Amino acid sequence: MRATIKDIAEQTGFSVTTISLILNDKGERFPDKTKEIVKDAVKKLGYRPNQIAVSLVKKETKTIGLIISDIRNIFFSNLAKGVEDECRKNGWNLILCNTNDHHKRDMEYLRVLADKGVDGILYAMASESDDEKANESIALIGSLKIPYIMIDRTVDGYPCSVVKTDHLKGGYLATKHLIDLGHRKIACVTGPQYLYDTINRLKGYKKALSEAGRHYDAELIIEGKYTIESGKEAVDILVDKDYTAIFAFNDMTAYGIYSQLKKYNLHIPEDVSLVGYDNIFISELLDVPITSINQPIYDIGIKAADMLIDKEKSSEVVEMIFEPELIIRKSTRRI
Amino acid sequence: MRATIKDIAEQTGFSVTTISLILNDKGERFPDKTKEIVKDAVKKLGYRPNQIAVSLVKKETKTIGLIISDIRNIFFSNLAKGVEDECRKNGWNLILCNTNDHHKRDMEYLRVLADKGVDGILYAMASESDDEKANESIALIGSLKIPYIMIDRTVDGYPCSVVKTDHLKGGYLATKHLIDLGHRKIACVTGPQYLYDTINRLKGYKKALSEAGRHYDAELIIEGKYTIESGKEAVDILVDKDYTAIFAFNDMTAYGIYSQLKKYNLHIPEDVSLVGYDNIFISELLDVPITSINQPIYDIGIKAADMLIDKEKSSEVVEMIFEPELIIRKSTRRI
DNA sequence: CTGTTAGCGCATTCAC
DNA sequence: GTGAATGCGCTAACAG
Repeated sequence: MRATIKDIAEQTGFSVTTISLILNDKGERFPDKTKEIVKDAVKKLGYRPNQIAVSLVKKETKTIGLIISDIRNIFFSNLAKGVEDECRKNGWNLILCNTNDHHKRDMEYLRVLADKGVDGILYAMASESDDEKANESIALIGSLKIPYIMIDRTVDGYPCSVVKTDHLKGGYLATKHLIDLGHRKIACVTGPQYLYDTINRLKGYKKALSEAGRHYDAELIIEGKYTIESGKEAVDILVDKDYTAIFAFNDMTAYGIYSQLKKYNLHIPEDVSLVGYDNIFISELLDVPITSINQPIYDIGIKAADMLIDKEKSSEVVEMIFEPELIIRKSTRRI
Repeated sequence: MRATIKDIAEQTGFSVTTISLILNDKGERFPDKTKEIVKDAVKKLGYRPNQIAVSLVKKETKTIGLIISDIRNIFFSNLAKGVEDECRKNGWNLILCNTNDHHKRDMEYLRVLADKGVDGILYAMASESDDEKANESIALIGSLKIPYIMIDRTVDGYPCSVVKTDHLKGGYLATKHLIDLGHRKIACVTGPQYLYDTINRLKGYKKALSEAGRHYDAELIIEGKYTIESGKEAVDILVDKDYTAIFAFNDMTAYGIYSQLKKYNLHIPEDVSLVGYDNIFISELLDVPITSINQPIYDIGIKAADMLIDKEKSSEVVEMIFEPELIIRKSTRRI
């Protein structure tokens, strides 16, 4: 059996209180001799405090819960790595929760994390959540009285901390890049149109166009699903349309486009320029490396965890915005 | 504040025991009326048991700790997803620990997980661990008295449960495939040669060659690092060697090879056939989709978690071997 | 049928 | 300087 503080007390002849005080660095008053005896016994028995008992009395677990849709998504695994690295640095731990984008699981995990007494929650809301569901989630997480930070998406009217990348700017940068290269007929393949990030990237897209004195062409805006498959389908839809460039709202979609264009014998960038979003490392590997918008996800994870761990910070409501960055590769060219 | 069982007791006028019994389905003896009153109060106050307190008395947390090197590695994120899915199915949770392959962090996380009272540990040992360090890790995890399962790598002389893929067979399948296509001069780019999986894939490589009546050529065995960069370097080393095919011991290495061969104006599969390992989804996306060895990682995660969660199973020492599978694509051809 | 008692392992207040 | 007493929130013998 694992040694308890009681074992140390018996072993040394001191009381449990003495042991506890000394081990928690509140034992200035004890003579060095006593401390030494206690510490020797601790080492000898390999004693380590039972953190469950500590948590029960201190009401803190030094644990963060991370709610995301799917850790296999490269965006989230980068985020999780950042969060976990920062946790480890501070002696905290991370509980990982995958919801597969189901609102019901969001709700369940929020409750479970509260039951487990986590000290902070990092919450990337399920993308299936419409306004009503989003409100329900936010109401629940707010009622938990646990510091939390939203990832990327929030709900109007609920002041809460959030870390996000500036999707509008990202959409703008991508589109502006194409415009600067002389493109005028720029198609885009979005994610699900109810998604916060899609909505804002689309705004950025339109803003860049209007700055260039052009109106967007609804025919060239294809709603995708952030999947390879939906990228392929978009190319099929665009086949008889007039365009010279495509802005894919994420890299997976771009890969689908990339692959399907080949089927139509269209070359990148000679026939079509292509910009992706997320800057997944694969984009660099393809035969025609894809220009993409980079989001500093790992850093976001670090920052978010830091805010949750630092008590001062986690009490204030802040909005952290990370700047997206255009990474130019070979898939875009001047026309 | 969160409602406690005491609040329910006061609210209903019953004792804490009664509430506890009823909520834990040990209250057959109570009249329906009592149960109803209790359950109504529970609902009204939104009471949920504090799992920290429950854990303290029951000595179980329904939590699994997963120790891996880096969640950004696709192999591990797939594994983690499997583990977490199975956890959720059973009302368990997952604590994620990234060690960046540092033995010291292995040791620290093992202790921390024990402090947190996890009921099971899934342990993919740091690859930097030499025999001595591996022994140290195993000795520690064994002393914890917590059910655990090793991922892929174990230590001779310590009987413990392990889930692994048959790396020897994987190496064999890849090499045999190339031999069957008529290749005779088959280079391979391994991972670090002290790694368990590299050692066994190499055995498989040699076995296939010897079955074909050929001896391996030491000049064609390049030690890589399982990275894109080391794949590129391998091509540089191989440039003046005589070979018609390359077996890369993982897909990342294969991507490096893929990219670097282009620099030498060598075409896949016309000039060089290429086989990878891991079957990362990217392999399917490249202009020449890469033939690769698939490992059912997600399923391994499911199975491992299942064994840990099921008390019966976690007491016995078993070795679960998952079969690798050759996925033939366009990067290999008959000569 | 229901309540009392004890205890899980630890931190903390207050006496001595 | 040190220890006894109390309690965190809950479960589980044991009484009655």
